[in-house]
Amino acid sequence: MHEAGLRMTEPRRRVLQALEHLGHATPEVLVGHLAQGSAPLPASTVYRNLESLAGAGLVRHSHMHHGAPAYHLPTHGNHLHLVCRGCGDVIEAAPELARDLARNLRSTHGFDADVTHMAIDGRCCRCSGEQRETQ
Amino acid sequence: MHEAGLRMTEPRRRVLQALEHLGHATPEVLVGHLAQGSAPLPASTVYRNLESLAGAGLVRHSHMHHGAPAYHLPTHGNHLHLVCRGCGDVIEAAPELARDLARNLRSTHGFDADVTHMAIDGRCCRCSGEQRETQ
DNA sequence: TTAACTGCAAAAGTTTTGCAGGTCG
DNA sequence: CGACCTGCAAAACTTTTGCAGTTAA
Repeated sequence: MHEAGLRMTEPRRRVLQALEHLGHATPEVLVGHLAQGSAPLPASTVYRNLESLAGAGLVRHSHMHHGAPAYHLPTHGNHLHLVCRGCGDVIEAAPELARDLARNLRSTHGFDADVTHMAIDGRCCRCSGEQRETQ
Repeated sequence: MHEAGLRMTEPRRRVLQALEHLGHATPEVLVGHLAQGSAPLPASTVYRNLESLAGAGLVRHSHMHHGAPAYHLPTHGNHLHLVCRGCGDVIEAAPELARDLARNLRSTHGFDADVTHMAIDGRCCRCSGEQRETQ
């Protein structure tokens, strides 16, 4: 931890704890989560800690929904995120399913893709049979 | 156009025109773009038009960068967006490169993916040789 | 001891909403 | 004429920044 020049403080611990508990969460969700309890954290502390922890590689983020990125612990495991635009559910899928895509992108564009960083939009099995909406 | 119960108005025309000209743009960019000129559009009008036009299927959006979605015309053509986190460049790639991914997701999760809706994060050929940053 | 960190408050930026008036069809 | 739209202003949010005081190492 302090190999990166970071101190272990109580607010920091609580941010990491919240991420461990939630799996992944947007800054907004974390702020809401940590504003409660006997020692509420101000939003600025949450944002600053996400930034410093991300800089040290102690948290990562991926883009799951429309707005802000979702943060998670590195231990949370790599997977693809499938976001259903019918029900909003997030399904976690094995990254191997995107192996061909990554290989294609590398060979055709020389692009080194991080496929676990983004969410794949679509319709889950429960919603794909239903009516068609414009997201 | 008015099959969807929409009227053709001057602000609406200018939003579509701007999208045609820009290819794809975030609301923020559009607001900035349309706030200029002899008949500046207020932000609220731009946002409301993006919403109504998207509802009618006359504009679409995809998630290219961290924040807001990028809007574009349906005629703008389907492609994958490769976003380099080194230089920020957006590369357009053929959607067929993701065919295997889509098939995998359907067979393993019953998930009907829209692979042109999201951006694929990674490093372009020019940046992948260089130093490693935390995005 | 001191550089890093926190809490608070204020600022900045984006998106939404209310409302009175204008206009397309 | 009537429903849809617009412009303006204000509100609601999310995120950033400044600063003085606190604390981990």
